Amino acid sequence: METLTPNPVVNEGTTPESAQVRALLQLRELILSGELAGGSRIAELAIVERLGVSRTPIRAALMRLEQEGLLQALPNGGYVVQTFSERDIADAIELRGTLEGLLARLAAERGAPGVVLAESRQCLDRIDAVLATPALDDEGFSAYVTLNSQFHSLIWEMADSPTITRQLEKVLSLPFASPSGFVVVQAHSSRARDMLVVAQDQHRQVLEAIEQREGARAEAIMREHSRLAQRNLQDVLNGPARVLAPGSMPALKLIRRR
Amino acid sequence: METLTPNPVVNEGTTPESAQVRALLQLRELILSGELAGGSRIAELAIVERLGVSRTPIRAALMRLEQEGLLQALPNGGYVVQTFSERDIADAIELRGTLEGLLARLAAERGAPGVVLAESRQCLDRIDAVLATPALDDEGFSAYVTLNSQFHSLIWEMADSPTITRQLEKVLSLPFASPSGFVVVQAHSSRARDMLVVAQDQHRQVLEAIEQREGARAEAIMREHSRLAQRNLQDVLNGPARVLAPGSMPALKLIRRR
DNA sequence: ACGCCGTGTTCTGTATACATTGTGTATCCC
DNA sequence: GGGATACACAATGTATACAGAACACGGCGT
Repeated sequence: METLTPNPVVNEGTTPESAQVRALLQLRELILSGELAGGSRIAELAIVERLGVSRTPIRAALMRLEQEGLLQALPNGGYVVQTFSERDIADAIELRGTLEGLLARLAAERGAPGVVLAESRQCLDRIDAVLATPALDDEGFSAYVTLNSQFHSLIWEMADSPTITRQLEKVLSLPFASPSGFVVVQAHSSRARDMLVVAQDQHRQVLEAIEQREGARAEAIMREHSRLAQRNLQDVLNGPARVLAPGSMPALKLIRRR
Repeated sequence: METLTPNPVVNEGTTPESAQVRALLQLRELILSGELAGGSRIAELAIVERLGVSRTPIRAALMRLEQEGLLQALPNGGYVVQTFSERDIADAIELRGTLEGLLARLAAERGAPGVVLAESRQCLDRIDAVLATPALDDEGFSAYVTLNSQFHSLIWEMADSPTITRQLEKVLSLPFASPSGFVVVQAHSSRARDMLVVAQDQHRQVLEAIEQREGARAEAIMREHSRLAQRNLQDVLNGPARVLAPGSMPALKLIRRR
């Protein structure tokens, strides 16, 4: 509006990203940060003004966010920011556990390639190393989260089922369902490290089950593993309004309290 | 191009649909019918010429088809028509069974409202009525497919979990995974009716399990129920090139044989 | 003859103008 | 005074023009 010239696009700011990815990332950030409140209606033009890109990439970003489940499409055009009940989140975690359980079972039944098994053991060894310290600092927790994600990805890889992995990734686009979603929130809780120790034991057991080709066991452990996230969720929601690191659990604002 | 006038849009042909829906439907039909061969690259302009609508709705349709899994996005723009291995389809069915099992378990654990239970029983009674005939005609099979879909939807409703149902619907967008996907193919097989009888028995059992609040049983039955589809798939693929009704199993052409 | 570089074409990404539809409000009639 | 209708505005759906990038083809050089 202020420029009729074809918009130089001098790599605005620090984002080298090539366009509609920017819109997607910024929009998601806007929603997760609560700046676009849950339940509020989203108009394309408003976002155009806000992000400074034209409607086309924004339409694409909105479509993707609807697919991710953060937005809900209105029947006659437009979107509203989705809100989530406590049960919705519990279901999302249950769903994640079920799918990962399925993948673990398939990995066990089909047999995982030795290379990936070795890599998984190595990954678990690294987690052990991180947990060796009696008191974990932020850096330790951060390292755990990274390695945890790695291990889960390795499980998916072992099942060798692109179809199911794809669906799982769609589930994980919901900000709550992630394998280490609520870990960071609990970082400064006294029981935090112990919970990670329990999780790591389940990691060991599920890997052993897969190696032993015990499909049912692998599935059961993986499901139970997801219940740790459920417990963390409960702690976060039922506990007193605790001090949260500013960006640690952003989507918390999308939870609609009864 | 041939018209500089604003395109009269005199309700072209017999499609009252309001636009990009047309593009989506036609494109999906083009892919499923094999007219756009699996593995071939899709260019927007080609589709523009073919469907006679502009690039904007076509881009939207392509995005949706990619989300559905029928198309795969190329790194530098463009799409290719996805092809599916026999294992991909088996995984999709397994995934469907797992998710429906999860929903059945949740329905049992949480308790389904009496109204829906009654409606489900009524639905099963109707299926019984359809199966009462010793020899089923096409109309009978068609009625079964409809009622079968209804019953499955009722199970989903009982679980009362929008999050999980939503994901399941995404899985079902793959043409193979549908609850009665391969039923019609087997319509003229001699064992066809018997298989429906078995399926119907599983319907009864899963409903009973839900009513009795037996979550694990409901889940197990629903999973096993999905294996009927697996068997039908095997029959279709391994059997001799059998006579298929022209439009019965269109997506068969997307299966890549080894 | 083979490889590399330059140019041309064709694609996607982006912006924007136009059409259409739905909604909200104001006015008029009952 | 209340309700219904009509008009106006705004937002989405659609079409298209423009720019940038990637790929392919051909020519030139080694």
